[in-house]
Amino acid sequence: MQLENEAKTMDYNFREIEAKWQKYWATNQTFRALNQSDKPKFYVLDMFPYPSGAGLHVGHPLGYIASDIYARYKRHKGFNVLHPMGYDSFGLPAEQYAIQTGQHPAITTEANIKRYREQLDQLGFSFDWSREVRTSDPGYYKWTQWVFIQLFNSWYNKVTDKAEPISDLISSFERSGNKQIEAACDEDILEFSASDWEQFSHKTKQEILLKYRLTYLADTEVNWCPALGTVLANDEIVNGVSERGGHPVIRKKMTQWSMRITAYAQRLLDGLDTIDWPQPLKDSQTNWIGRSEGALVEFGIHDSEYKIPVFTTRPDTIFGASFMTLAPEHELVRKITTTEQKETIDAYVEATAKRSERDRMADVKTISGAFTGAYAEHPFTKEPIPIWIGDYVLAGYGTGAVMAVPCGDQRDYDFAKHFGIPIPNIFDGVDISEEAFADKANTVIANSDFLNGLSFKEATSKVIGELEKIGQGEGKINYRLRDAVFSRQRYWGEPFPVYYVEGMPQMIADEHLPLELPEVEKYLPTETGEPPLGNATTWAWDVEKCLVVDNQKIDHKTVFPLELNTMPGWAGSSQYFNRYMDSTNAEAIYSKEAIGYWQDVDLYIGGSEHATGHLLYSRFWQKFLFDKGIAPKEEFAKKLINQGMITGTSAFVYKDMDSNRVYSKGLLEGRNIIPIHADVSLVNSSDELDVEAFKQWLPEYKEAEFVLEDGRYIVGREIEKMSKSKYNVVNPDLICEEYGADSLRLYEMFLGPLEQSKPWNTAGISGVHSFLKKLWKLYTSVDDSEASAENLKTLHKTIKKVEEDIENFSFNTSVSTFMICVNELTAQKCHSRRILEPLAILVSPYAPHIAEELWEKLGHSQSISEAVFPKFEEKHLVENSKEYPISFNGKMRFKLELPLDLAKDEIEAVVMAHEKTRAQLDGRTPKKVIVVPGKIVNIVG
RNA sequence: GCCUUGGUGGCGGAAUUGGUAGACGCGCUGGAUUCAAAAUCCAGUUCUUUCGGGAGUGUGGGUUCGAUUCCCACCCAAGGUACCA
Repeated sequence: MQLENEAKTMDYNFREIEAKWQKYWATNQTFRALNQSDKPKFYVLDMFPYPSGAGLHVGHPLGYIASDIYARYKRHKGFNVLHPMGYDSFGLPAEQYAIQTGQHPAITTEANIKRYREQLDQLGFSFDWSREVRTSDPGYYKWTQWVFIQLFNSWYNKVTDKAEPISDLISSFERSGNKQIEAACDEDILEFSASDWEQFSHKTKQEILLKYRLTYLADTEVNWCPALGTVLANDEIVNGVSERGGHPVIRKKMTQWSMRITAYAQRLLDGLDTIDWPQPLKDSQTNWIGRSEGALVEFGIHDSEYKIPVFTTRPDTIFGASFMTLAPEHELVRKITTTEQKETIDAYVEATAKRSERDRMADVKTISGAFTGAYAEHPFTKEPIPIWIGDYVLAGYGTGAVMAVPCGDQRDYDFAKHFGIPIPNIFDGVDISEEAFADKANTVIANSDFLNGLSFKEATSKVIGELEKIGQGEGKINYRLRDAVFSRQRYWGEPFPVYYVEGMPQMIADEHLPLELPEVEKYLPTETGEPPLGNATTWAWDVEKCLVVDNQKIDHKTVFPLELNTMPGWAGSSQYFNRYMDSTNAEAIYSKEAIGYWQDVDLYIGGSEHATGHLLYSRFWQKFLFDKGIAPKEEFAKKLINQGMITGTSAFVYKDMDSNRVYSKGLLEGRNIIPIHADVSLVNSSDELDVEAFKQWLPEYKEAEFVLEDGRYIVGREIEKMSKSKYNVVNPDLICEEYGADSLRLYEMFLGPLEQSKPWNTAGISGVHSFLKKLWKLYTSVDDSEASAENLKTLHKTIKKVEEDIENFSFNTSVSTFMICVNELTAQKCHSRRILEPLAILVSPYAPHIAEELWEKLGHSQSISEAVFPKFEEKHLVENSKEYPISFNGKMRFKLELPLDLAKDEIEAVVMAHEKTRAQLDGRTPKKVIVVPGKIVNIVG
């Protein structure tokens, strides 16, 4: 290998070239972006990675390559481009590694980051590394804590529809109590006057304010994972078990920090119309927020002062309500159940509490419930309505109670049928003997007193009016979205800047941030079940010294305990895109000038799996920061692209169950075999297994007999998600070593459309690699000769296509275009600098190393990165003749070269006179001849 | 179930507003070069055929002079979601 390279110095030596330019870019800080420029700004952002111990596989860089192409293209187009990168470096794997080995997560994280950086550098990305952020860096999480404090000190005013300072709310309370306040807040707030407020104790005031703050402490029913000793968010649970680790999860009440994201539900919905994000992603956010319009109806209970509020989307069907169902967890269940029914109800409640979410989910067919013995009173007919409980009603949605209208809702219908509850029909001319009638559009109400004859819409507004009159209801919009639990019982996360006085949370003043993570002996929860920070011995706040001090000094006078929870994974990623604008600023989250200049992200590329997590929380924080005047834009990213997943091609060997033989793929018939994953690196591109290497890799097969076909062992292939456990992971390092980063970049783009998921198959990489070699060869002798018309045509059609492709994120077709271009120029024996210079610039976003080298060879001393993108000129593509496809009944039968200035009837005359036309027609007379000049001729008949 | 995306050669995929289906690449076949190999280059490669053609973009209909593209119904695959009142 070494000898060959030396012998052929003129060859494309990618190893040397790529190392050279990576060094050049680093030394010259080629991609450093300044926060001011005469050029227009453009911000290209990638989702920053969690630096895992496994390093990058070929699936990771897909989005990074695409964004890098776009960033480099925009530099050629004269933009001041911000293209930063960093690490989402808090997270569970490092913590679990710490639990196992005792090694501090910071050390593991540092080592992983180092490896990631090497791999990223190797791929030639044009990141501005001077702006790197790490969420676990105190200099960074200082500002995560700071945003948290801002949220704590804010409430949501529904009148102005924005977040406002909590101090304004306090002034209102002092002036006139809370009667006129319309806030996004807890539901259980009692009314109080100004004088009430004045008389409340300090602690009571604090308790009331917590119900208004945008981040607040509350007892929440949470998903507790005993194995991890932590609470999980809904989106961290997959199939009822923890996403990481697969441990069981149970429901439990805990005091937790929550984020009042529900205050922003409507704005998060409305904002979707203003951003250019993929429709499926918008749809999933819309569904997640889950807006539904309806009414809140209050039902009285017979012989009781309790009332049951119910949310319904069909208030028009209120006269069809024949029973009511409460969630088994509903707080009124205990209070209203009659003595006769107590045993039944208790048994049912206990049974559902035992059932995991997973059971309840898997078992949708079984209808279950129990009668409480109590009756509600219909608001209009005053008739008694039996109150049932059933696990099809969820405690967490609406009010945890439904007004059951069996004729109009299939679940209510099934429940009524099962328990023999009457099903009154309130629809005109509809048969409900088989199933419920839920078609709103065709609803005509009957048997409903003042609603008779009305449509869904008319009846709804009428009944809401009547409910308001009698004070038993109102129109209401309900959201499925819940407030986000923000506490985690973990070590490796941001500490809350919070200490407790009389059990009430107090914020540490901004100037003492960051509150740094304390050292702990063990990273597990404490023996008393407290979070890992409970193991810290120096974790108390001295309000006089403004310092973290020894726990033994806690006296609840000047030294107080600190919060033991840490923030969740999404805390650090919810504002990182803004921090890049001014990432080293120690005085502010970012300067007004920096964010005033960069404004927002112009292009964000990342995976669709973050649709309802990171991307929703980030939009929420951004809207909050916008309300506070800290961010100038209400949406942080104008355009977003989801890159598809790269799947791996797994390889299988087939073990015979009945013997110690392993059969090649073609020999399986009639045998009882089990497929075993083989590491894909042991298989060549012809699916042939290196048997000796396999035996070494899996020693248990050392003695096995491998039965070959035609002297080879052929593996089976299957497309699966790329994953370490399936041994189908392809490491980019090996490909860089063998073919170079430029080849890898081109190949990842060449695989197919960016947004679709596609299989990885290393076999095809030789194609793009030989393209680069051909490109290289084209520059071996460059001269100053005039470019021929043919040369210019090739170049300009390439410019046009590549420019269109990049603008449309269709990177795969650009690679084909380059191949065609180089093939044509090679055939044309083109040596002209006038062609080859612009071509180098065109290629440079895709294959930057070779482009820099060729640029230098062409005699330039500056980097190609800011060379002006070639201008497309239509004149080089003008043709004066066209090879017309001549089709018969829509099928192309032959082609005919004709001048483009020929008129319609002239074309027809020439075509009809042609001998092939006569042969095709075979004596028939055509019914019709369609001529589209410049396009096609179609003869019908 | 619902929402979303997709279905085109042996494979990845291309086809701008309806106008030459299969660009480009892989693989395969044959050839050149070579002592041989690698590398490189040339030719061919949707299926079928009586070599004139004929059929063909998941299936079945429809609109049109003309449909991979538009409309209707259905099938399959991937991803998301989950009893949301």
